[in-house]
Amino acid sequence: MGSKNKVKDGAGDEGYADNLLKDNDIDKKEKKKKRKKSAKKDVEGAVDDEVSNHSEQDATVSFAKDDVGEKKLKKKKDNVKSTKLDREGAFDGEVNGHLQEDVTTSVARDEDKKKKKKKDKGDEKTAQLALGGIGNGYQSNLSYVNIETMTEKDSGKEIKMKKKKINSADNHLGGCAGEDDRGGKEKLDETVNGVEGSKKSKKRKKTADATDSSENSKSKGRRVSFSDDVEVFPLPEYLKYRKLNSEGDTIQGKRYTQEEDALILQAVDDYILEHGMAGDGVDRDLDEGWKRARSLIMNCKKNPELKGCWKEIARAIPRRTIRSTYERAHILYERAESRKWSKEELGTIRKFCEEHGPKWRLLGDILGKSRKHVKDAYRRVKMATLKKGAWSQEEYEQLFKLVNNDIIMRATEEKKVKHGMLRDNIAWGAISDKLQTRASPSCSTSGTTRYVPPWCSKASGPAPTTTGWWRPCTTKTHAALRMSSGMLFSSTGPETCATRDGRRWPRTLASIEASPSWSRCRFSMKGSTRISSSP
DNA sequence: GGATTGCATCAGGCCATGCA
DNA sequence: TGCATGGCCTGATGCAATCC
Repeated sequence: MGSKNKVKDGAGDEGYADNLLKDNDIDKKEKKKKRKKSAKKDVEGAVDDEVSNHSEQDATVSFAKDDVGEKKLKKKKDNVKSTKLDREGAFDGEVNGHLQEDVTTSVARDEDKKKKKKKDKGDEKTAQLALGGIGNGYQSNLSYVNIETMTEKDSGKEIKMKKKKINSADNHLGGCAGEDDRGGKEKLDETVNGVEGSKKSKKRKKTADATDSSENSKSKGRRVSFSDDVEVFPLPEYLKYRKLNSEGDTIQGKRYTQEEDALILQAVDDYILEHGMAGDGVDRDLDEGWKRARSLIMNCKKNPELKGCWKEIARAIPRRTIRSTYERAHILYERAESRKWSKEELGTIRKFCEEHGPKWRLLGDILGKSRKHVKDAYRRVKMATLKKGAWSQEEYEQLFKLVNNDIIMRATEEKKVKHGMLRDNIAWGAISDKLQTRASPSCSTSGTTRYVPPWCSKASGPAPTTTGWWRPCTTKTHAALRMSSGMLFSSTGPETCATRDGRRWPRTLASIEASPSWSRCRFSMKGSTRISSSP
């Protein structure tokens, strides 16, 4: 598909385009093969590289912005009072423009921003307004969702859309991906012909019919579409900066490696040895003295003489906080050998909770499991009554409303966000409660994958963190929301996105423009405040 | 038939709060 | 102040459906 190629080119850019030019004389089949091969090879690396390196045209602008951003970040560290002003700058600093943004638009937008910045610098109040303005500028192009099961008829429409999209892509990208897009067009034509006259159509129809007939069956060709009713809401809340990690180098949000686990276990044993807490048992895992000593450390509060032991133990684990080390140690020592839950165990949990309430520590001791695992097992038990499988149209609509409302609420009032770990800064837990039929992970996944262009998920980049200042902009939803207001390219570019669905990124990327949401977002990127309605 | 995608599950990290 | 606990959210991955 042209889009696929374009994406890759956008990222892999010139090299790829050059190759295509060189291949001019090769017959189409060979060309196609080559492209396919090259695409596969390049998609992972090239896209990332390209996104980070950018096309040259964009580079001038975005790198300049990066510089500004970095400087501002430094300033921010030095001067907390200038936070509000820095917010804008830092966001710009995140900027790593986007391939698909045409240069003209980008430059124009940047100029506007510069002007705006200049203006804002003099007046903090203005800066605040500007932030609000950003929110208001987020003309949410998302509205209620209609799910269409694709039939042959529909696929015809989609083809039209694709053609339109590619034409628009030509205009959009200008010379940037011209050659490649031509390749894309060829491929599209093939696709069109292929679909229209395909022998497979019967098969597809059959499948589609089967899909239609069963509500529970998976959503074949299911597409999210948008109505003409567009609700506009600001999104200032998540623009808030989170505290920069004062510990700088500390690892947060990343799983413990086997090495780190080993370090913790070793550190605990070292502590026991140094303080003469155990006997001379040869086998530390079997020796009662060692077991007792470890147990004492795990319950150090009951043993005043062990006060501060975790401070000492945690010193052995670089880049982890005391708390983090402490919690990880508890998991390591308390988790059951068997990670699977039997029906009996789940039954026990349910019964226990009904009788005694959430005494996870006690229950964990009884079952020989970690309190956290017990707690989550109970959550799953509760979730078992919820629906599974394909989402209905009503559920999608309800979910979308709830997400919308959540954002609106956040925009209009200071909502207490305890953890700073809300996915996309949206309270999926609360939404799940309101929706009643789906668990929060399901809402979250469905919400972020269905209402958001897939390219926003990214495979590489810095490790995800829950406290990094950039985090609010690293997720798909945010990126999409920003994109819907034309702000995407001044926020985190894909190259700085954290991995959310990383393993699928190369594949996802390859199908970017096949996504209806993508086309809509692109449409809105061009400055429109409305989204085209479903075809 | 391999590739892609959606969904569900399991595991665990971080936070706020309570308590001694 | 340091530990203990519950709450909430994220990451990784397997399976099955669907696509190409």
